[in-house]
Amino acid sequence: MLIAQLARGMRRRIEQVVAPLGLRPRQLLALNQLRERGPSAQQTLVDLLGIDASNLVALLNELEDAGLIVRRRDRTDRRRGIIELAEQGEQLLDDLARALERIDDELLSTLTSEERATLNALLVRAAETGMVAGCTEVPDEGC
Amino acid sequence: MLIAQLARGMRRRIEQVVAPLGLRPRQLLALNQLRERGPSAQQTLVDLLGIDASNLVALLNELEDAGLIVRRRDRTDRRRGIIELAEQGEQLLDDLARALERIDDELLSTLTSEERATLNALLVRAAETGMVAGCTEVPDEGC
DNA sequence: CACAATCGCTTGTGGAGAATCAATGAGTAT
DNA sequence: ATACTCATTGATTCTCCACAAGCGATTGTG
Repeated sequence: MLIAQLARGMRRRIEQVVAPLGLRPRQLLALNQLRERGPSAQQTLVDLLGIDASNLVALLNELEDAGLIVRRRDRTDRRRGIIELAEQGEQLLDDLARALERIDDELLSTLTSEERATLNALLVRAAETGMVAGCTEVPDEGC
Repeated sequence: MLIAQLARGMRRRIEQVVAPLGLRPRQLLALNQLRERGPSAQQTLVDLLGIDASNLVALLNELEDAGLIVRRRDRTDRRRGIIELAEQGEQLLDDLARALERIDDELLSTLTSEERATLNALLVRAAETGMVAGCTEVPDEGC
């Protein structure tokens, strides 16, 4: 409940930073996943982001047009699309990281650095269990 | 950044619980604000929720039809609408609190009760500063 | 090898929710 | 009397999401 409200404020702030780049938060999330997990199959991203496959296509199209990602094809199974972070994409993420850090500084200014660290750690664990719990509606997936 | 992702999962879960009641998350947020701040002017809610006035009208219409709020008129300035939580609304919030608690239990199952307490405290403080920081774009408001 | 079934991506479509904007009516302030 | 505020309506637009149908590539079976 609290998180919902906090998230709303967060979204607004993030959009302010991301919008000038012509990116939507969604796409930023995708790029982030790519950096963390390396080149990934397209369907992996579908599961990861929890969006429809058809929707992901449009999303990737824009990222590709912007030169932030590269679409490849799996040599061993050419049905599969492999999405890779382009150099330009990595650089953009680095730049963005700094901007987002400033937002964090602003929002969490009343917290000590120690408090911030524990907050972050707790959120990580909550997010992990949250991802798993969110899959109860689709029991056929591995999750 | 993390919060954005976590929030996404949260929204999905919350909607699952709230939807059966015919309520959208937005409206729940409005009811919550009403409980915390007592009867409020309609424009106050506009600022608080950060949505357009015209949108708020439709939102309140549904809440009023459902008997969850009561629309009054400020005696000293009859342009102003005063929104009040109806008894039925309070009861619904109580019921909902229990349901949301179950979600929290699920999502935060890997956290000890102590960790949960600190997490909550930290989020409260972050949300407070976040609300203030979110108003930089509208400097004319009191905030 | 040939055929059918399947998989992964793509395209197109339609609907729900929400944001934005202009205009109106009632009320207040100067 | 005029200008301004608040709530409301209406129209328009946009994003997001889910479903159906398609095409190419791959796998399994006879």
